[in-house]
Amino acid sequence: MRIGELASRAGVSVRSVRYYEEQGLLSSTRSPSGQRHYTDSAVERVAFIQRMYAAGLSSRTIIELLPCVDAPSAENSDSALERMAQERDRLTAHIAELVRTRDALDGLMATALAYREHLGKPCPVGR
Amino acid sequence: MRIGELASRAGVSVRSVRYYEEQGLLSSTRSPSGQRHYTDSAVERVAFIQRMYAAGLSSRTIIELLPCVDAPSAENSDSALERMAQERDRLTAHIAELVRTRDALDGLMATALAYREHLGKPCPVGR
DNA sequence: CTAAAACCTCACATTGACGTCAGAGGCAAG
DNA sequence: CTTGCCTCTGACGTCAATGTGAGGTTTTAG
Repeated sequence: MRIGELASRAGVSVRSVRYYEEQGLLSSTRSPSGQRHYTDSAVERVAFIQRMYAAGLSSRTIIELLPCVDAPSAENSDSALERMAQERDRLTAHIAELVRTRDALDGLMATALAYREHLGKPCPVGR
Repeated sequence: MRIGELASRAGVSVRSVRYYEEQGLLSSTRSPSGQRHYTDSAVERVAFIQRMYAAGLSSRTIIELLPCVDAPSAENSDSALERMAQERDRLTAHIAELVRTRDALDGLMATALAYREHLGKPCPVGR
């Protein structure tokens, strides 16, 4: 398929697909006239990239993981595994922080609600 | 206290503190010569701002919450409550997504580990 | 064959939360 | 008084992912 179809299937912009290639996250074959062509697996690949972006990984970091995704071998899985473990830990910490923040937000909401009900004390800064 | 002390106590840069003021997130009294002075509560305030930033809220959004944090009243808590509920939901969704991504990362790691152990099949793109 | 739609490269613009630098003034200690 | 650190304003730089537009080629549909 060509770039437009890939983009719409994966739900991203054409610009993004070109950017991923520019960053070395995605490869394509070129027609004689220079147009990019992709196989179906590229859709999954783009989805994977999106997921990693959503997790807060940068292009740089995703690149480090790709050798293992593409062609796992004893050599590349060593460093990639380390990297993945590292990112996994970061994610876990991040998730915990977000949960704490959500709790803080809940606390603020509770205070505001209480205030609305019986015009109580000032709402302390969230903790 | 002056800006440098606030910044180091709150663990942010001086630049950030000025930026928060510029965005209307933080206020200061000024000495005759124009230097900013803060009370101890500013430290908590900065911590709160940081927490909200970490939760992915923008300055714009944090501003909408502040009236309720500063001086809760029936009028402002209405809109702020709505906003908080909205952000709370967004946070919940985001957390769920991150958990799914972490699971995907775990899957990749398991595959890579299995590969290392008995040189198995190719590692499929993460799902 | 022709017009529309999709594609190409190149390159500048955008957004947000800052970093950083310049040039000037403020303030406590020796 | 002066040395040195802190602060001020203002403005430009950064980074990452993507938007956007120019100017030109290719593919597709009628």
